[in-house]
Amino acid sequence: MIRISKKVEYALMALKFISQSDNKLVTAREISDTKKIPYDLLSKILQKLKNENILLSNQGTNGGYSLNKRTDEIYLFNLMNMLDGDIALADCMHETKEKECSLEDSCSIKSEVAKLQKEVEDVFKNKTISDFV
Amino acid sequence: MIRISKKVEYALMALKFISQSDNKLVTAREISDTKKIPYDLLSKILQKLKNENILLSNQGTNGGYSLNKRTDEIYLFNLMNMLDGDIALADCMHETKEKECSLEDSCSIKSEVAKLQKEVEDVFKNKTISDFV
DNA sequence: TCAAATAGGACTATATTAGTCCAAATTAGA
DNA sequence: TCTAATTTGGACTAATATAGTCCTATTTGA
Repeated sequence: MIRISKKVEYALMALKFISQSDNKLVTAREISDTKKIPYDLLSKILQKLKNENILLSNQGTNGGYSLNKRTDEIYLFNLMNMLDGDIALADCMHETKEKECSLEDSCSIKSEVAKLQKEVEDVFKNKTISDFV
Repeated sequence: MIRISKKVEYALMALKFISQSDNKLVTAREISDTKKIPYDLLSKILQKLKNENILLSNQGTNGGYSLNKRTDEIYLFNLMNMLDGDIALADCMHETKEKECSLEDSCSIKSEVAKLQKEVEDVFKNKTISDFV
């Protein structure tokens, strides 16, 4: 199916929320409560975004998260790759071909699927968080 | 994740195969053998395509399938809808909103996701089987 | 030293996708 | 008219991916 995962959905909501909390640190709990996002799942997502340098974090009392990039520097395409792994319309389209396609020899549609993949990627490469704010 | 299902993948291969077998009826077994596609699954797909008037079928000995439309009249977008159900980047994007979104009230990204969905749909609406042949 | 917060591993549950099995109906041809 | 080739289609199982939970450790400000 063609869909955006919950992880990415939640990340978009969280990033938008943080971007609108001018410079104040925002806690996972705040976002979870306001946006009705499962706390533990959201925590994981925020941690990931921190590790990917999208967010800055402060531990401990009064801690929280803040943006480490401008909203127009955060591409949806990259978020999707970070959170869901690389986008591959078919198994043979993974960047690192960890999954060999058993149809390889008989497959007759690969090159066109590759084009398609590029076009879909372009849609996501042309969206940043600023489009959602 | 953003991916094309096996069903659609197999449908593309099968339709391409049939379109290249000039007018001769093609059996599910032939396609399955040549393209290494699980027979039962392929059968289901061909049946579906027949019910959707993409294919014509003849039962019995010497039976098989043939195209009921020109390749440039068969849109990838429609294939995907037939085989996988309607494309919805997020739950709230289903045409028939059978799945209510529990975040509805707190959701702040819906309108932008809708735009995104339209752009992705357009990619698939602009591809037909003739692009794969 | 306590409470608020992030960090992160391990696990479970749910949903989706892929694939299999079986029996029925149809039909051409021997 | 019998048989084999074929489509038809329901019911089921298996595999995989996604979503969500639980628990404990670490950091830090007051």
